[in-house]
Amino acid sequence: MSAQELPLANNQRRGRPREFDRTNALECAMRQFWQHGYETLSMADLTTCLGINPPSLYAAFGSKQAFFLEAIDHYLATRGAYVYAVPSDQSSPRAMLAQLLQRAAEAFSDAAYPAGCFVLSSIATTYDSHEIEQAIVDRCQQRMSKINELVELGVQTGELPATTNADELAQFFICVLQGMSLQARLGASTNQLQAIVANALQLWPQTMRLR
Amino acid sequence: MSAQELPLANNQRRGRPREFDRTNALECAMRQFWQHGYETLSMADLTTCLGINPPSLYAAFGSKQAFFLEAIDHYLATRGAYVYAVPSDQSSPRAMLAQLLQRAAEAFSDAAYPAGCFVLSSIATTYDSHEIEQAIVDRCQQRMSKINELVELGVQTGELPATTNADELAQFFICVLQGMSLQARLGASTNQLQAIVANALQLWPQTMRLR
DNA sequence: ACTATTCTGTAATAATCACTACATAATTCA
DNA sequence: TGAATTATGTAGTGATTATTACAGAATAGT
Repeated sequence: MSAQELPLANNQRRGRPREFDRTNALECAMRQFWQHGYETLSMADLTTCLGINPPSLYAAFGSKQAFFLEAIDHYLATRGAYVYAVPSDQSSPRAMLAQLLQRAAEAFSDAAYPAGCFVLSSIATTYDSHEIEQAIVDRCQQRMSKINELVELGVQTGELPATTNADELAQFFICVLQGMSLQARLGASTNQLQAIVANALQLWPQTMRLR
Repeated sequence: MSAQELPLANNQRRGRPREFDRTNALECAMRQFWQHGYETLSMADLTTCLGINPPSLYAAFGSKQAFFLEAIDHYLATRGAYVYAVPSDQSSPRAMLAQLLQRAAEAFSDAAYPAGCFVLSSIATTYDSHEIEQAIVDRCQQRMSKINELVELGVQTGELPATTNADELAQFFICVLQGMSLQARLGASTNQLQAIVANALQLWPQTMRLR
């Protein structure tokens, strides 16, 4: 879809070769946007941070909007993929949801990265442009639909009673996940986030019967 | 503390009288900041929205930061006071928390105001200035401490078992409340938010015994 | 060597940012 | 009436915003 890069290898392309690593720049920009937010972070901040000049940045990424969205996609493909990865083994739906939430609790408070989830933090902020806001919301909802699938799967397998309102329960877990991301940004520790997860998971009891 | 206004009545003050209503302007600015966020909303937007010129605005409110903080305080004193008001009658701590959350569910999705909670949305965004960020976090934490009090009161009255970790449980409810504010901004209906509240409240069962 | 192509650095673009200098108008107090 | 005080409207301030024009440098293909 978004073919920013030609399919040719770098050493087979004509013209002067790029002097910086594109993926490196994307990783650095991701962290900067993640920490400071879209509106707060300026392109001047980025050029000084990356050590390259504006024309090089614009030639490689197009515009600030496109750069930000590519940084979001880079997050989803790397760090975000780890956070929300669900094992495809024979685990129960509840165990998969539990692992997802616990991974998030660890990742959101990982000092090696900015606190919280990049995508969830991004949808919490406001934007001048409406299209970029919609693009982020779309990516977020697609990502969160994984939780809907897990809850529905729990109902199908009988792990949750047939009377369960799957949409409502899924929305509850998504709500908690969003809150966790913000708690992390406010300084919550891994233990505190795990406690929130443990509390939330009580709404999906390990025993078959509810109430 | 912040004496922006002299204690004199308006018609007893010397000099040319102000031609706009200060409280009206504050109310309008609150809604604008609430909807668009601090960094996204410009002072030029505000002057055109209020129909007054920059010097009048700066003479009345000082700076953008001060204006925003005063808008936050205006929210806390008016709309926010309603949202988080807890009846001081003889209700049980659980009933008071339930009412707080249900009121929030209604208010966050009230079409008469921007969606979500102004303060909670504000702490979710990033700021250029560190001091304004801290000011908002302080106001938010002071506001949220009400939930801590209710949970601790529940433990004291025996409504919750003595083994309850009050801090953890309170942080869980705060997390849910924050998530609700964002869900509202993403378009969640009153019914959907009430369903989240109903789910969250299951962690504080109405019966005496847990589990 | 020559052309085409692509990147890099310098320096600038118009637009917008928060904010204000200044003269004038409208009020209170004497 | 006149002095003091405060608000208003016009028109600007310098700084910062995202973005780019342009000339030169470095590569590939011929």
